[in-house]
Amino acid sequence: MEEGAARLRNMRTRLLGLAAMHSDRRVNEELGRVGARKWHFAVLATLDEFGAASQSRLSDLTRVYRSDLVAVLNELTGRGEVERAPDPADKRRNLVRITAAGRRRLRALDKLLADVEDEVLAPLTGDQRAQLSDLLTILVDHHGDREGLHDRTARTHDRGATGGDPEPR
Amino acid sequence: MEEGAARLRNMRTRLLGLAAMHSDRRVNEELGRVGARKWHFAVLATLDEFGAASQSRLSDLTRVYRSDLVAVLNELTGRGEVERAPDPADKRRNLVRITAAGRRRLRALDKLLADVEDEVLAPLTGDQRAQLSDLLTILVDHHGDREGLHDRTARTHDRGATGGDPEPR
DNA sequence: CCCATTTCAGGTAGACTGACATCT
DNA sequence: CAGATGTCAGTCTACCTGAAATGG
Repeated sequence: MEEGAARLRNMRTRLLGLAAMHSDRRVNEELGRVGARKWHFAVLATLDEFGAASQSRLSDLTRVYRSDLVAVLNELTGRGEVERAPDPADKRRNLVRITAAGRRRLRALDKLLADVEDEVLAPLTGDQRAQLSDLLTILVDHHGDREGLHDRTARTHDRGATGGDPEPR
Repeated sequence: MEEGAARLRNMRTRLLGLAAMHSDRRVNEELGRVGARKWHFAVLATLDEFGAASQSRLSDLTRVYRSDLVAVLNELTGRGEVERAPDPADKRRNLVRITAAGRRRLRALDKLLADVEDEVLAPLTGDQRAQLSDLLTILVDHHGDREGLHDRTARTHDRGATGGDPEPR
């Protein structure tokens, strides 16, 4: 397939989009093969690191919309990979925590995603991968938080959650 | 908004996705402000550089699906920015060409997109922008063509188009 | 009363598939 | 006949908005 106009080829916003599309496609393909999706991994990884969290905080940490998170949690609880229970300290909230099965699942997905990443970055040397990480990190840190996600103007969280918090790190 | 788990932050496939999402959002916002979308620009830029082309070839060059291209061309012809006429040499084809109004439009979008790109890449130095371009170009060239886009296995085009082809480059 | 939280009901755009009629 | 081309009709997913119900 012929490659397009120079004006298009050199647009960095387009390059970004094309590279991300390919990367995303591969990630989704491989996750789909084992019946998972990106958000499943994001939620499990976040709960594993942060301990129990309310859905609102999970939404912030994973960048999944609160409304969409509901369905993701339904699926994960259906498989017994997370538990969702009302927070006794604040009855508006649910406390979500990862289960043992969830941790096993997480390790499997972790491996799988490392492989995909390796395949996607195959044409880059180790140094180049580090460069790419640095550059992308600068970009996402810059526009950073307070991006789309709800309207919330400079939120502060009160670190809720009575239960969890293993390794406060 | 708190930033998430280390496992997530350091996933390069996720960094790519987040950076691209922000870039795309800004591009679409600004294009939307003047009633355009990404594909409009892609089509106009391609026609400007390559001269008249069939829809099938346009699809290859812009990576817009043949089926979706139909609607884009309907909009552009509605505005008089491109013309679509049957190819006398091959009656299956339409020959699409850019009009004077289309070129004016293209120049305006060009300027607008350069500004957006500049804003998106603001936190990077000139050297870093060049690095990023290089790295991303390696990535998209590698998985490169023959990506999703239809099923076509290794197509070859017969450079159709009786009319156009200014500056054969 | 105002605000936070979970949930549901939607809306849009883009990637993608399949089928069909027409023509080579 | 196989294959290319333009078109239409859909699916599916991610992103995003709004509002209702409950509780602080």
